[in-house]
Amino acid sequence: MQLTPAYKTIFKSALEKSSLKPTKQREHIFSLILNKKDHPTADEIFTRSREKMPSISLATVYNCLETLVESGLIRQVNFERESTRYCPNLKPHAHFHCKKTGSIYDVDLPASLFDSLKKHLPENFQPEQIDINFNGSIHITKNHY
Amino acid sequence: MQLTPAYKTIFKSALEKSSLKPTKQREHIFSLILNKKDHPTADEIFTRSREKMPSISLATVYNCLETLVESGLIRQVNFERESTRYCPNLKPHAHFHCKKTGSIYDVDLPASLFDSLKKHLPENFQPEQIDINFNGSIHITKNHY
DNA sequence: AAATTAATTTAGAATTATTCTAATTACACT
DNA sequence: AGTGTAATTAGAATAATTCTAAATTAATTT
Repeated sequence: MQLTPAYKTIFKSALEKSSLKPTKQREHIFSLILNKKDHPTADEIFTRSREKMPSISLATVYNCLETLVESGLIRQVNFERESTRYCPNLKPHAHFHCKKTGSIYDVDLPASLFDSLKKHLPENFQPEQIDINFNGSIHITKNHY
Repeated sequence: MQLTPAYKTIFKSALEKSSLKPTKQREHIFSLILNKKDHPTADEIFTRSREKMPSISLATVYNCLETLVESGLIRQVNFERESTRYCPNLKPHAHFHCKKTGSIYDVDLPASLFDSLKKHLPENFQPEQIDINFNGSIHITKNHY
């Protein structure tokens, strides 16, 4: 659970751009999210982070997640009223939420699709973020013998 | 704050399809949402509904909203961690959330756009609902003299 | 029409994710 | 080393929603 040198640089400069400090806790949480790309909740991140950093507090986890989101290193994902989840994938993509299993999948989308979405906004509407969430279920594909 | 006869029919048959009863409370709440298309929260609906129906309880408002959503008469809209909002617009559309004013706007979208979104899903992913949320701000359009 | 049953409403308690508060700690800079 | 600022921490507070159990309403059967 270590950041690669490349990510360490990204991490530091992203935080410093917002004049935030690259602390142990922030780095630890960032590396956890990067290394297990499964959209964890704050509470799951709290549990995982205590394995290597037993003294970390839940408030700190929330604080760190907030700063990581602010500085653009991770994204938030919200489904209905469930706990907020966090995602290190910064490419343009949507999320699919399976209501049977509760799991969340990234769905890559071409940037052009986001562009055509934006074209439907009135001129003076300036979007900063576009969230696209699919809700549904995942079927077993039929086998063809 | 009365349902037109046409809507009354829609209301009744939608509920009966899920074997739910078209009660006074459900009808009252449905008519409130239909008549003021401003994406109110449960609490706002609670306040408004008490004007004409002072004995209604907050739990009932939540219950009614749930049944109305279930039976497809209204839609839920969620923005980040804010209170759930409710929307009577059943046409294909997205939502724009202005982070300055907090207001929410419907953004009509062609059904074809939803279709092309679906094309990016793996075959066995079956979406039941697609939520598209823009977050941003609304600018004053420059005046041209 | 009275009795029975099932669904709905109601008030208030409980839950849960998140935010807030105030005290402590860590770190950069003189 | 001493000062100042930001970050972390534990625990309390908040707020939206859900749950629970009792009361009411409506529908159905006798």
